[in-house]
Amino acid sequence: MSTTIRDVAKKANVSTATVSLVINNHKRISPATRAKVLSAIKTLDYHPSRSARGLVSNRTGNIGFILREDHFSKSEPFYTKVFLGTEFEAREHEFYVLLTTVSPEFHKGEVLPRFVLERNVDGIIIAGKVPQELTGRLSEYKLPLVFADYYPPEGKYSMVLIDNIAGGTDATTHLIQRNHRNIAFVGGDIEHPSILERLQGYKIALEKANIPVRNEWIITDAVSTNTESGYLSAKHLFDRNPGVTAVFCCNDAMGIGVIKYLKEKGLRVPQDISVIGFDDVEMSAFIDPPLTTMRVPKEEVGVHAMRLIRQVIQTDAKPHKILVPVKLIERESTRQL
Amino acid sequence: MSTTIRDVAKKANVSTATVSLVINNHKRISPATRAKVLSAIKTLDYHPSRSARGLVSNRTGNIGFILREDHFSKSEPFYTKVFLGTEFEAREHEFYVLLTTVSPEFHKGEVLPRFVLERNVDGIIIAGKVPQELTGRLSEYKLPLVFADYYPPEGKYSMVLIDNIAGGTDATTHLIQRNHRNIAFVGGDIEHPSILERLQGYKIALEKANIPVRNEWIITDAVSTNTESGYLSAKHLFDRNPGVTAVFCCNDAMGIGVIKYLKEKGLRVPQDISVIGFDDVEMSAFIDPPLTTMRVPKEEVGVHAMRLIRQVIQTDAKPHKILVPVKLIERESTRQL
DNA sequence: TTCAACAAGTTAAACGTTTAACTAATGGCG
DNA sequence: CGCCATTAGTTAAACGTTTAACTTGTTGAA
Repeated sequence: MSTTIRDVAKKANVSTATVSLVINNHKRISPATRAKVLSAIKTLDYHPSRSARGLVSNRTGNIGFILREDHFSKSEPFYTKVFLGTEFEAREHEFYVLLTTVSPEFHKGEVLPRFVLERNVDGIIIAGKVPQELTGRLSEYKLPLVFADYYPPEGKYSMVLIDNIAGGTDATTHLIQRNHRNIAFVGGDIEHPSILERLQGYKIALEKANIPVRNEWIITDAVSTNTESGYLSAKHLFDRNPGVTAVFCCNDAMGIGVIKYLKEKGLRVPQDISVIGFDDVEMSAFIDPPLTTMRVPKEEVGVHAMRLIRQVIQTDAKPHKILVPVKLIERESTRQL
Repeated sequence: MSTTIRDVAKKANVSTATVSLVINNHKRISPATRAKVLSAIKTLDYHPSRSARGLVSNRTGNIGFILREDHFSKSEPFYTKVFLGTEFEAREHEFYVLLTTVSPEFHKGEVLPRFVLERNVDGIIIAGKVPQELTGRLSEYKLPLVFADYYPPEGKYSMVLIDNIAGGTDATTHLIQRNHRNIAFVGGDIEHPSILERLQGYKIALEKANIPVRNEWIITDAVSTNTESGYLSAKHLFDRNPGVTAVFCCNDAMGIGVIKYLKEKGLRVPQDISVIGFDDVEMSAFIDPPLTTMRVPKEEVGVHAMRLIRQVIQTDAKPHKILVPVKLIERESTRQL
């Protein structure tokens, strides 16, 4: 059928082992034979079969990418980009990414991603919060695991995280510097480490400015962090706290929901209320008013995750943690008081 | 290491061949042995190795997904969803999707996607317009090929297309029914079949309503179809055609650009100018004013593409063409004249 | 009674690599 | 000159499946 390693060996007058060694550029081959083999490879247009390599070497060249289906299904603007980042980095280093989603309530009986069972990946990137049952079961395999934008309570893994604390501090400080004192926090899914950290940053900034933290201004009871939750949380907040002049939202989606609510209530942003988000989702530049936010370099998270997993696979490095910084993008939803 | 087919065979007191036949549920096995084998598989928690299967059967369980990098890189809201659709359908049918992007100017020397060379896919879905050099080279392999939202000039392939002509007609008719007569068309990348067809639909609707088609109201010189092109095309259009009261944009991105230009010019949408888009991108509901548009069921395109390729692989069906209908979503960017 | 047809399973080769263990040749050194 | 190291390459087994060809036993028709 297609050309095999044997054809190349014959053409170059060497054994198949030699060809294999050249392909995997082992040192044991002299420059002369190497050249000879490479030329044979080129003229025959030979490419080794992935399946055959995988079978014998237990290296498939694939990385599994797992996220929750509700983090991908609605074209989630965040993890889509993280995925993209891994794709970019993967391409540069001859890896493929097998993507799979899992249900948010991954329970006992549920079957692991097929690429794990079929030994079809060399490592796994887990993006976003994921059921603990899953990470527990996965850790039983000796597959390298890297977490992106989340990490499980137990175990020591490599991970790449966003510097949410600094981001939360910077966002809040931005409002303080513009003379706001009555600053609320709107979040959801409060068990998520990222959200918690952003809230933590908020508190740090307030304390640093000697502004008391008021719990009634911290709304975190929404289960999700989408636009609708933002809308409802804003309702919740402003119904009983008319004095608030600025809101730090744990992400842009909630920020957009907050703005929607304020508009409906006849309140103007930023004239009456300043709103700042987090993430810098594509849409944020297009809403009215354009949303001031903290830019999270999403693709970079994916790139780093891919690099980490390569490190673990190729050099089995120690678990390692990377903090990706975020940056204030000032648009028109916040103003000087 | 992990359990193999031999372990199962031993446990069930049969040959490995029998186990294999059970796995691939061949008819040649009696219900009794089948049950025996299945139980052994279950208690041993056996899962066949993908690599080994692939090596001998030449079926990898992978589908390649190719698109241009500029159709994916900026989290393109369209093809991302098509990809998602294939992912959904793939999961249901035990396939994985290997995604790769190619450069827009795929030239002679350039190397084909690695999954093709390494025989790592059973078929390929090509989404969106793609360089002809690529499709030509790919067609030399005997891999099943399915096109989504695009098809090459030559060759007969399975494809799933959007009913752009009907969509273009419906969009234009929507404006006509609201008493608009001076309706412009704004498009870009005019060689793309989809764009051409939307333009064609526009003309059909006008003719049906006995409104003359005026070429100076058809702007198609933009190379791309993004927001910026929309902005520039609007400038181009309104600088010399003040009489236009409505614009049909070939997609939402350009529509958003058009609206941006109109706002800057002090023209109100829809009071002064009505704008209708095409695609129904996520963002369209959030801009000001919310964009009236034709909803393209993007995930469905991916789902159909995946189904088609499964058909070709599993039943080697004849090349087949699927037309996906679109639907008017009326928001606030168009009004009765 | 014989024999073809079929049903249910087995045997063994094949798929295309990698790699541990081996060999042969060469060089350096006392 | 003899011996050990080193270098460069080869041999052959192994990886875990699938599948064509074969075997064995049973059925049923002539």
